[in-house]
Amino acid sequence: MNAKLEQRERTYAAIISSACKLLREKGVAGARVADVMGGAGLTVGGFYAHFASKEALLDEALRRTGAMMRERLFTRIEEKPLEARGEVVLKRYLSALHRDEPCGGCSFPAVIGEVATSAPEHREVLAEQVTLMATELEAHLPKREGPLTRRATALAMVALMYGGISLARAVKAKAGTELSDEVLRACRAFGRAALETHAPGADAE
Amino acid sequence: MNAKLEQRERTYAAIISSACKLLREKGVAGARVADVMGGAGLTVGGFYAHFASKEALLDEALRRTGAMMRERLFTRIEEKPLEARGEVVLKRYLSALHRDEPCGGCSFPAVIGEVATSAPEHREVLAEQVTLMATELEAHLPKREGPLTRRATALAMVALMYGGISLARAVKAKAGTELSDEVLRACRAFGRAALETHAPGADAE
DNA sequence: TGTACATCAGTGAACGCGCGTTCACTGATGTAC
DNA sequence: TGTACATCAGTGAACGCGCGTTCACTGATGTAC
Repeated sequence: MNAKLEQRERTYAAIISSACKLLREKGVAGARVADVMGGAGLTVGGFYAHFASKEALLDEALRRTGAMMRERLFTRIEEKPLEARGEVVLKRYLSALHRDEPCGGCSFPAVIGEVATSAPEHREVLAEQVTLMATELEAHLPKREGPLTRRATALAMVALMYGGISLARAVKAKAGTELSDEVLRACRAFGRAALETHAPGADAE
Repeated sequence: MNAKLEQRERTYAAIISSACKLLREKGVAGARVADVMGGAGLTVGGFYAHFASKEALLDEALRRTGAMMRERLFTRIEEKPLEARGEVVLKRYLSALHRDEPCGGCSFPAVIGEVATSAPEHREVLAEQVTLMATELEAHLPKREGPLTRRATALAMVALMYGGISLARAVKAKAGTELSDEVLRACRAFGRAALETHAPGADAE
């Protein structure tokens, strides 16, 4: 049974890999089962020998892409001084490269909106991945006074990063990327500014 | 022809209004033509007497909801001192109320992800609405030194606000809203912190 | 004013297409003896 | 080692359902004379 089992594992890996790509590029609805299988060099029918449903596949893809993104964001970050790490993460995430190549990047931009509006079945896994990213990020931020704790900073950075990339992608026209580039630059500068303050004041209004 | 024309206008308004609600609650794919018509007390067939296509309807809905949101964010904002207005906008947008009642709020959270992944046909209108919001917000921010211009601040705030609300909605579980509340608080504090800095330094990495 | 006809907003059924899922089948790999 | 049978990953067609769009029809409103 060895060759057969190995083949099965290779096929499973190919399906997941194709799903990760498509999920990040086209979102939950856009990652069609037939296309996923096509991307793995297979036909639709075989899918259900590997996964119980599209939902199960995409949950797994969310976990994998989450782990890959953490890897990408935090690789060798210990080499930077603690105070600089937040900025480094911002720059790694809010890059033109990441904007232009969604299929190798973060799945949040493609997925969060759908989970909030039309794909609540992925809510738990998504919340788990968001928490994992925030928790790892938190460990790379210096301690601070005031309402902006390390945890709060990490959560807000996730919101800003994913929001910035989605926005940059959504407004990127065929005509040019001016507005889109501006959004990326603005989010990096804004995030950096927040990271550099100390003990902000109380709420207004 | 008067009564007939008036009726027609009332119906048109009802369809648009229903579409605005559904678009913000369920996104582009989730705002189904039959549901929109149902929400207006009508049946599907009549739709095409008022709009050329679903796409045309949603473009119009994007414009209307954009205008409504600007109204909501900037109403009576001149009464606040210029330095406080950014914070006021953050608080108005990043509220639990706004999170919990999407149908009366901003359409960006429901739409931006889809436009980036699977509904590029709404890209122009969305970019236009984002620009309108950023431009109006810009006028309510104090001038600053460094890379964080008023324009940049406004664009990043849009990203943070829409990102924060989507994230808060996506992670809001039936079990409880702790994580979701935390996200909202974090984004407000983070935004406030950025608004309070002056002349941030240069890029890292 | 009244009557016959025209207009057209809205109805509800049907069409066409896409997509998730199922299923009978195939053929290569593995097992029993 | 060879032969007959079992397993099961993958195929490709079909099913069922949802959704955007079309269309023949209805009935209320408006116009002509």
